[in-house]
Amino acid sequence: MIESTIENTPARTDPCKAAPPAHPRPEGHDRYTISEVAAFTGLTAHTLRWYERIGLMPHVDRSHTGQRRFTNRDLDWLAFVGKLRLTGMPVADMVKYAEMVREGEHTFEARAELLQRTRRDVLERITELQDTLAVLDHKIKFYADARTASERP
Amino acid sequence: MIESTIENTPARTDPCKAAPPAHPRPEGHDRYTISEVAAFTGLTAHTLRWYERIGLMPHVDRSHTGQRRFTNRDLDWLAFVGKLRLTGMPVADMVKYAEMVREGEHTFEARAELLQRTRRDVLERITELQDTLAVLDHKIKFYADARTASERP
DNA sequence: TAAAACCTTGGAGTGCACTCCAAGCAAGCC
DNA sequence: GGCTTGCTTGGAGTGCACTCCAAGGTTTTA
Repeated sequence: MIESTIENTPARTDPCKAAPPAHPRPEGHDRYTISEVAAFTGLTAHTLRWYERIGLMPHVDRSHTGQRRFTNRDLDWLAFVGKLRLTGMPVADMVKYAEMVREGEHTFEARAELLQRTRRDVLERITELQDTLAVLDHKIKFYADARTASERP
Repeated sequence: MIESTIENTPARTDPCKAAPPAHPRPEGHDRYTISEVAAFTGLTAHTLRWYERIGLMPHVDRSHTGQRRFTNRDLDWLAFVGKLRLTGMPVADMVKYAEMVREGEHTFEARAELLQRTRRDVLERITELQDTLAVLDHKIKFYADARTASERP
């Protein structure tokens, strides 16, 4: 087990899919201000502070005057949280996951279960969306046909 | 154009995907009470009244004493609204669509545009979810590997 | 016919996920 | 040094999509 308490995130070796709005992480020296992180993640500074307040962040480092200094590890975590957010997972569940991460390796099984449940939800949602796509296509075709009919009466 | 102001909905010829929790529409004589509709659609009676108040329903019929009597056409419309809801479309946009439907055929083009925009959103969301699925699978595999390693030290 | 279950309304309340505010320090620039 | 911009906090406010309430009329069941 080479992993620390905070998990490794895939090291982002697969950027083949279009990058989200604002994620060009600079090769900075690992201490980002809150507004930099806001720019990288697309979240607002407000939301980042709120995430920390509710326990969704793993203890963010501070400068000697008390300002937040986020690390690349924090950005990885936020990227993962962003993925979970896309699944529609409630924030409360993400907090539960974050707590389990803080608690250490004995929560591996529970974490895996949570992710497997989430995985099922995602598959279900994809199916629903594909169904919806079929309905939309049907309706769109109806409107297209209506237009053709009125053009060539 | 054989369509009335309210569009036809596909007649549901493709129930191959698992039916949602409670949609077994009975061969009733086309006048359902609000609680029957609630049972068929999975929405609450509260929500159905609210939908009507905000203009998301095409004028629901009433009994001689003023109680709502929904038709099969209403159920079709609600099924379509349910699909739109799955896409994450805001209720305000659905109301806009409903208004266009009420306004008649001259809104065909605008309706088609709205649906095409929605279609693009759905495709995008499906892609996002598939991305997310990859991340989840990676994490789940990590936990599975961790378990195997501890079983066979 | 009487009780139980269901329906009506406008308006108020809920839960979620942010989003903003005020007052006061902190940091970068001329 | 002084100015502007940025960061800090707890707590209050916002927007969305419902969700519920009270008081009363209606329909069904026994």
